[in-house]
Amino acid sequence: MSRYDPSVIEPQWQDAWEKAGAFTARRDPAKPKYYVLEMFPYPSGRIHMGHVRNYTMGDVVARTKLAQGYSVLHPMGWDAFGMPAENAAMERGGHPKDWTYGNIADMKAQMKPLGLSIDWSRELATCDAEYYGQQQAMFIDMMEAGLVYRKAAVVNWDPVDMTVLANEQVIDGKGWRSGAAVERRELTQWFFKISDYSEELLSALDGLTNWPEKVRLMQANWIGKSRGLQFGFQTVGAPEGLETLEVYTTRPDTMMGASFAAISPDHPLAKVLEADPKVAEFVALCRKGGTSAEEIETAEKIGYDTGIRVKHPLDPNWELPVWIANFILMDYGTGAIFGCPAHDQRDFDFATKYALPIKPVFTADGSDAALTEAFVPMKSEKVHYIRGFAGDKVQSGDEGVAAAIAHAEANGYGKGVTKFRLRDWGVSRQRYWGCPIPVIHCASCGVVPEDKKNLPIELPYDVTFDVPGNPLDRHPTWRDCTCPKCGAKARRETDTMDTFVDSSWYYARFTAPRATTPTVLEDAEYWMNVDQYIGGIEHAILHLLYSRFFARAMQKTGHLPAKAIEPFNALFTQGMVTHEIYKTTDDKGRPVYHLPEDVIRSESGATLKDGTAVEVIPSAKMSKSKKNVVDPMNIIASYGADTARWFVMSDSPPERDVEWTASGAEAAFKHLSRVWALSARIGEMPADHNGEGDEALAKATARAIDEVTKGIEGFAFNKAIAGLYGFANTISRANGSTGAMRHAIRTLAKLMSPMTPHLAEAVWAAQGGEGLCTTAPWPKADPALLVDDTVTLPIQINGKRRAEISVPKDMPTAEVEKIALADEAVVKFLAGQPVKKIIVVPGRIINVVV
RNA sequence: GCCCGAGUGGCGGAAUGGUAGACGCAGGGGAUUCAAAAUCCUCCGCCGCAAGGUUUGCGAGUUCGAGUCUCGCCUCGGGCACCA
Repeated sequence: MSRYDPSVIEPQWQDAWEKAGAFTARRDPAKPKYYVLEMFPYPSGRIHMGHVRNYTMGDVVARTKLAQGYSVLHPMGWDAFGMPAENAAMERGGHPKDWTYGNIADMKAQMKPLGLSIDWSRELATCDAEYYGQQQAMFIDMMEAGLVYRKAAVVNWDPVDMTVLANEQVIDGKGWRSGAAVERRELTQWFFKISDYSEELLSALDGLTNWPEKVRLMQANWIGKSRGLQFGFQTVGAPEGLETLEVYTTRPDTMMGASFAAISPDHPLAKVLEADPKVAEFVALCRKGGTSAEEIETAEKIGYDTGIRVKHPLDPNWELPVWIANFILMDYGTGAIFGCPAHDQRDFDFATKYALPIKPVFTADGSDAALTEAFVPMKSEKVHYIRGFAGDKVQSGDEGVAAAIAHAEANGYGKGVTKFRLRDWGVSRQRYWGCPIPVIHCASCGVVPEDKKNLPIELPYDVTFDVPGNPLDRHPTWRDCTCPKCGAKARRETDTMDTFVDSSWYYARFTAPRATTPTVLEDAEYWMNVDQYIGGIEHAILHLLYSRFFARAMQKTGHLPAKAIEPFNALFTQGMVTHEIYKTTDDKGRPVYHLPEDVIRSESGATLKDGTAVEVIPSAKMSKSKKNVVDPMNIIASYGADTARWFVMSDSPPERDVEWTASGAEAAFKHLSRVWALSARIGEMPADHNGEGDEALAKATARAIDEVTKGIEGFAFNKAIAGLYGFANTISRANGSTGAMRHAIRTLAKLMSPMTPHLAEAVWAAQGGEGLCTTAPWPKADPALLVDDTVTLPIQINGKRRAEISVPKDMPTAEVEKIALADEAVVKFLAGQPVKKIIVVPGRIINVVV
């Protein structure tokens, strides 16, 4: 054996795996199956450290399961539709399709050298017509199943470019290219009825015991089930047909603190009132800015008094003014509220601004003093009601709400209802590079699904991006078609689907990626569910919730078996890899981002290579749009894939964010070189060498097997690696017989193989291991070797560590106490004080209380 | 604004409510070398010569015992439905 040279061994072992077909997934009824999946990448063109971290984690799991005797499915694909391809076409010319497939080829070429145990025969890209054609078929099935509909919804509208903008393209309320003030505009759009499953998606979260608690909580809050009161205000002075104003409130117990009613600018009443130019002007003002929740909720609260009044349901002589307010969302509840400034901070701010009354309904102590801010205690907390009308004087908010609902139902002015915050999923995108919605608009038949035999509806290639807007809209012939129902001339839908649709079912497609139906039930039956799904925490809500919905929709339409209703048995959310962001501004004041490799960083700041000063924004999630990505190819070129893999797994716990730094790669390489040298040294030992260390080596081996196996299975890769460092050091210092040393280093190789598979193969082969290390069975620790005969017990006096004793592991408690109290140091510290209590935690600690 | 996390040496981090700082990096000292790199040995939270004291963002609390549990703050990060 010579020097450790990964550039020689890595390609060599990758070839060996390929020849052996080691990673081809096969349906084998004799074996248990294991499906491990990492969230597939967007083909930006370069892999970054986040990818390396993500795919190495999945690979460690996949390789361990393979060794443990499972039939493993570990596929890879490309989430290939989306805006960056169109942006590239606009910025640099070229075609989104060429750009995307070029990027896929580049990224695959960068991933291959990592030595991942991927079954590449199952590769797919969502922009393959083979894939999105099946998605169109499912869209049609979902239409027939009543899971798809059209309605008006607001979008960001750029009035200069005359185009719809994504939230990301709205910066400080302005269009990113035109710089024009963005408006909210209504458009008829396609929706999936995810709200049909609100209750089901919420209650099924309880069964996802192998998901992080955090993700389940985030999803539960997102779905947002609430119990409240819906009732109608009688209006005074409202236009005809609007005699009642329906409102929903989760705090009906605060009804006596009402000081106004407020409606959304998009509320039907507001629309009627828009006939008045002053109202129209105000509503137009409300529509300024983008559609994101952040923008709407942080915008200055503005209101307009309509002059209309409503009668308070508990007192017909009490009238409240009706305002139009920009912070009321039409999407939630009924789009109308009653404002109770005393117990809602937004209402408080609004009432303060417009001099509306602020009357507390309850207080902490029963006093009735003026408030300087809204009093919003936990609903579970007991408070004193001073303007209550139902239930007890002193009760919790929850009790107050329940009593108020009961009161309303008994007196017939309202009823308790359950509402969800979850809105239906708008999937229409007015863009080219996405899956065409397979629907036809016919003058006589209306909206008609395309005939399945015409699928896939492929994107036309001959499009241009020289003007803003959707190229499909202005394509001369693509839109023209015949109605599948009546045969008349008709027009194709030009909206494409949200890319979240593409990623909501790819896990199922991987079980039969070449099928001419979306899935094949026998394959789905065998491979589903995904046993371990791994991806970024940034997908905790949308992608994972949409996927859970899609699995249900696919089951309803016959594309998945019942067992796959929750598609991901276990979820691991890895932390993000973060990096600084480098920004400059172009001549129109718009931000331009720069790759770290194009920036020269110094203590004082940063510049481009031509000397232009660059603004440094603190470390944040690596993202293509911010260009704060790092190229791992440099590390692979210098140190090899095993070093890169070892390094990304070793330092940070996998669920935590890691800030990318260059230090550590060198150290990882040094350690792998040490293992290589150790193997060479053992290889040169004479066959008949005898040492005294065999028993200690056997114990260390058992402990390493135990520690590494537990580390990998518990997703604590950093701890598994700490154990491997320790084991390598132990072997290096051990004086065992040649046979024992060889056995130990073969075990080390096997235990390292999920992280550093190439080095492991080389060591395995050199030490006489049978066959490929990759397919050799995972070692088992002999339990008898894992227990020590004596234990060291620390002795605390009043909780402070003062001494320690060594005793046989199964010594009775009474005897341990006796030895502890007789200990010299303990006697000294006690100084004759009487012992009040002595606590012995067997095998752990002794605490003496005086 | 709303929802969710995280905070432990110079750094990355370890610790079923039971010896805080495993393992690694950086650093100090030494061996080897003509010299250096590499390698090996050794020390390494802070204060202190030592004995000892002190230490897990800040402040309270529960407990024989709290990094871990509870409450209140501070700081940083993620998500907010058209970024993927």
